[in-house]
Amino acid sequence: MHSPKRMLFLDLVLSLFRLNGLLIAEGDDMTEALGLTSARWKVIGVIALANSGLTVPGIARVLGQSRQAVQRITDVMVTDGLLSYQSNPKHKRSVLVVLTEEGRAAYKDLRDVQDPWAIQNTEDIPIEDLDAGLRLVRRLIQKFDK
Amino acid sequence: MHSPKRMLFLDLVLSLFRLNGLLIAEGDDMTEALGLTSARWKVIGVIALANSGLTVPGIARVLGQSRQAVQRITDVMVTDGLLSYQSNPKHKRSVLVVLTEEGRAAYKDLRDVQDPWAIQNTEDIPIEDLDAGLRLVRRLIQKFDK
DNA sequence: TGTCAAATGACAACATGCTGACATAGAACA
DNA sequence: TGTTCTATGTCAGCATGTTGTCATTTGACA
Repeated sequence: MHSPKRMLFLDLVLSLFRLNGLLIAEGDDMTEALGLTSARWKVIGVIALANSGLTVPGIARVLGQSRQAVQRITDVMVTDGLLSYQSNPKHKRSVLVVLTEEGRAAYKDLRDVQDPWAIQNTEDIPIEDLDAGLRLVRRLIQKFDK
Repeated sequence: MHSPKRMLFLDLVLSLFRLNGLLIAEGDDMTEALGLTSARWKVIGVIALANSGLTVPGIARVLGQSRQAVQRITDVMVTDGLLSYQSNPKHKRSVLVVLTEEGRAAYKDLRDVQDPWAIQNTEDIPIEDLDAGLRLVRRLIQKFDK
């Protein structure tokens, strides 16, 4: 029973794996000169977009990763001066992660390379296609994120 | 300049990272009972779908990964009896990777859990949406795969 | 044919992710 | 209040991926 829908879906999944790898490589290349890596700009991006303070497990929940993985990255970024830990009035142990001055500068640099990259790579793609793709991806995320 | 297209694209990229993680987790859960992992069924799938023999760097090219990463996986899978190396008439050093009887059985088991999974998770998604999504993903892959 | 660039195997170092386990802080509730 | 479940920090082990390096084999080409 080679349902075309099933084949299509499996093909989509394999292609998503491939695209994921390519996007990470793109991101790493793009931010290499900034001293960032994909793992780091993911964290910087989440913090920069959050108005209020975020804890390490909070960042992990946004990214859909384990808190331990995020903790390791943030520890190194604090050592490197991009982030700092701020005492959390709501929790004695779980501190808030905030951008330092250097971290905010890194986010600005990130935007400066990321925005042209995004614009350039969507030049020939209709916005409706992007929108439909995002909706499909979100639908699948919701299906698997339990 | 907050071009909506740019925001849409960056949102799509972050969502793809998230979906990628969820799909790998799904795959690992699904194949846990079979003694497989995501890295392994990717390799098995590529070999099973290739009619002719594939070398390690050949598998890596299909998956878009480094040959070293694939080599490590295949070495372990040979030890575990899922794969075997076969002398390559076209190359003195670069052997062909083939499925053993056990490997073919694993592929069958894989299909037995993967197919219902694929069918179930696309029940409520129109085939046109899947097709459009796959075309978008392929378009992006082509853009970044240089 | 001879030479040289590309492909491959092998090994090492490292980054990034996961899970498990354990102790402690916070939150919910009888 | 006291108890119990959940969330969090921390440490450890492991899987999977990357890049770099070096020697060897292929293959292209002057």
